[in-house]
This record gives sequence, structure tokens and C-alpha cells, in this order.
Amino acid sequence: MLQLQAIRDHKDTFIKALKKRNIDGASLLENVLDLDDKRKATQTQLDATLAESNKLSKEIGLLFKSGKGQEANALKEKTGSLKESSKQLGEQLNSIAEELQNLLYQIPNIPHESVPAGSTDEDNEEIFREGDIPTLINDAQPHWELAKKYDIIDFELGVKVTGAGFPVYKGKGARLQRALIAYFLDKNTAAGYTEIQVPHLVNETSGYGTGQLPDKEGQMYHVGDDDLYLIPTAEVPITNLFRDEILNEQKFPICYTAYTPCFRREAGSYGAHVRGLNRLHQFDKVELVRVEHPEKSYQALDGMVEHVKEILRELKLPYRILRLCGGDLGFTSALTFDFEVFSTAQDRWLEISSVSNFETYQANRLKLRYKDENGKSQFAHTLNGSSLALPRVLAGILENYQTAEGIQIPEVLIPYCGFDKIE
RNA sequence: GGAGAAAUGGCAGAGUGGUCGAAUGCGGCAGUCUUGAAAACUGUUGAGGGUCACACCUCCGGGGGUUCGAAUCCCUCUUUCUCCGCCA
Repeated sequence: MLQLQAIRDHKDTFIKALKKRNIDGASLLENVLDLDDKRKATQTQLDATLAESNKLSKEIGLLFKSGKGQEANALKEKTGSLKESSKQLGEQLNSIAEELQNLLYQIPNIPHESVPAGSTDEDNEEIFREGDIPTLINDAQPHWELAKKYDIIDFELGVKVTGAGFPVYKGKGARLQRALIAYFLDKNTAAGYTEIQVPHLVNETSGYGTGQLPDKEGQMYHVGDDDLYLIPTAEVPITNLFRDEILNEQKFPICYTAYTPCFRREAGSYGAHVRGLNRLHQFDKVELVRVEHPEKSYQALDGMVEHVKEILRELKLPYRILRLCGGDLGFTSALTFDFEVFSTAQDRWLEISSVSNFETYQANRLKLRYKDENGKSQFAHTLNGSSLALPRVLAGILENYQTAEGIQIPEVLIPYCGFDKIE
């Protein structure tokens, strides 16, 4: 959520920046400021009414104490109309505040100045590429064929038990998943992130805190009886750990990593691009979350990018990094780098990590603040990134590491797997 | 799931209708003393709105009510604790 003061101070810059998202911010921001003016005016009126009524109440109290019941009762009459008008003003204020809140919820984050304009993923800017694309054997197969051939992932069984998009991992497939999770967590903790385990269901307030609600209402699984949401990413529970917190500046940087399954309804997805592991309703992910001092957040973002790079280098997977354009940028993000691994057998790039700086956008919703050197409360910056999302890494490994004799396990994973080949 | 108790500032904990945004202790910050530190002493120390700055307003788990006036009384929800039941 954008800060009102920031909108006031940088309206024109914001309108220009929102254009990169193909959003006409002019009337939107104008509306917000108008409503806020209205809110202030109503608040002032209400405050004055309450002040008057507080004053009278005190006088009445004193009169009763000094035994002047008559005079006190006379004053009581006066408070009636004040009560009535403060009630009305209060209702007015509430409805204005609610309208303002709803409007603010609809405005996405302001893109960072480096974000290119654009509308689709084709406008994303490739900024880095590394790793050799292997030359595969003649009858190279996509991962869903390999999964069946080596009996390591069973999509049909998942359909039977739950539905499409809920695969069952078997044998060495399951072990490889576990190996990846352990390997990622080890890399992350070695880099200074604290490992935590968080709930996989969150309440509505948490959904609003990180911005999944109301923007992506239909994308989360909702447990109606208990009014809870299955997490679409560990970002939600981890970041909400800091909801309503006022941190000491010395606590920065806060670095957490967690493994969780992620649940996404993916309403509207279809076709060949969702085959196999490419798009699932339930998948595993190891996530990084950082809470940072505003002055350090972009440095932190670069650090996260470097960290993910190192992991992909170790896995020896060919990948590229994209700077997302305005149109592809997530609702709450100011700047996002996507990592894509090249899936040789499918001949396409698969997104495996998304690293973002949300600046104060989430912090404002979360009321996540810190005390600066002057003792004033300021909003912190939040960041997160995948390190990494499992299914597509798995797809990448299966496809890029396939040989006529079976699937070679990347060197760094062998100690975690306990085997070096799937055959 | 059943019965009972509770929810107050960073923490502990007083406060049962008016002068309570809230005693006291601890912690934090600043200072005195000290070569320095500790101890001791003094001061200061919740959040939000509003204002150039004040004034002023709101907040004692959430919501609603009673009253001229609510941390305090009533209703309701949530959470926590104790006991019982069930259970990985």
C-alpha cells in the first residue's frame, strides 16, 4: 500500500511510474488525495465535537462532586446534541476511511526507476545469462516422459488422490526432492539466513498484510469452515511474522529462509505450458525473506540475486536473469528479477526464482516499522526471493542431465541423494 | 469437545464509573559521579491522527451497548492459562 504522504509529495513521479504498468494513475491518485482531504476535514470536525463533549463531561463531574446537581443536570441537556453529531460524524468518517482504504488497496506498488515499460513477459529485459546449454542425446525427452520412464513422478496417482496438479513423487524422485530442499536450506543458512518453519495456513489479515488479498483472492485455496488460506508462498507467513512490529534499527538485516509447500489454484491456466511439473497446484519451495533498512534494501536485493546465481552455478544449470517490465511486475513489487532455467528438451525457459524488493509497500500494510536514529518510526523495506522453487529445477535437472544410461545427478546433490544416477 | 480463570505500555504488574494515557518495578535512552566501566543518583521513555509548532482527538485483546462520563459495568467474538475428555 502506498503511503499517503508519499503520494502527496511525488504525485507526478508516481503517475509517470505507474504508466510503466500501463495504469493511468492520474485520476486514481487524485481521488485518493481528495478522499484524504475529506477524511482530514471530517476528522477535525469530529475531534472538535468530542473535545467539546469531553469538556462538558468533566464539568458535570465537578459539579456533581461539589453538590451542584441542578447545574449539572442543566449541562447534561447540552451533551445530547453533541452526541448525536459526533455519532453522525463518526459514521461519515468510517465510510470515508473505508473508501480510501479500498482505493489504496487497488493501487499497485510504484515500479523502481530501472523497471522497463512493457505489457507482457516479452518486454522483460534479459540482463544476464550463464551456463552451457548441453547437447542432448538424440531421443531426448521432456521431463514428464522421463518421470514415467524411471517411475519417479506419478501424475496419474496424484489425480486419483487429489486432482490434476498434485503429483506424487516416488523413490529416487522423492529422495531427489528432499535432497534439493536440504541443499537449498544449507546454502541459505550458510549465507546467513536463519532457517524457520512456519504455518502452511494463514488467516485473512496475513493475506492482506503481504498483498495477496484482495488482489489475488481467487488464486488462494480458502478453507471456508475456519476462514483460513493455504499459503501460495512462504513469503506470506514469514513476512507476517513482523506484522505490527516496531523494530530496533540494530536488528537489521533480518534474514529468514524456510521450506514450505505452496498451494495455488492457478485458475485460468491451460495447455501444453502446464504439462508435467511446469505448473502445479501444490509444489515445494525454499524461500528467502529479508527485512531491511530502506537505505540498504537494494544492496540486499543484489545480494539475493548473487546468492541465487551461485546456487545455479553449482547445479550447473543454464539460466538467465530477467528484469521484469512494468506489465509483468507483481502487484506489490517495486523491482523483480526472475531467474529462468533452460529446459533443453522442451526448448524453453522455465521460471525458477523471483527475487523482489517491495520497499515500503508491504510494510505499510503490515505496519512493520523501525525506530530511526531520531527515535521516529519509519517503515522498513521487505524483500523476498525463491531459493529455489523445486518443480522446475527438478524439470531442468531431469531434462538437462539425461543420458542414454539414465539421469546423472548434479555433483553437489550426490551427498544429499546418496546416489549419482537415476536409471 | 466440556468446566473454570484471564487479556492493561518493550516486559512484569497496579488500577472496579470522573482529575487515568494509566501507579510501581525491570528494561531502554540521556545526564551526574568515574581515568573508564559497574554501582548509586537525577531526568526521560507507548502508538496513531492532527498542527509550522502547540492545542486537540483516538487507542487498556476485537466488535457492540449502558452512561453527561468506561481500562473499570453489560453483551459478543477471539486468544491464553488450568482441569477433564480425545489424540499424532
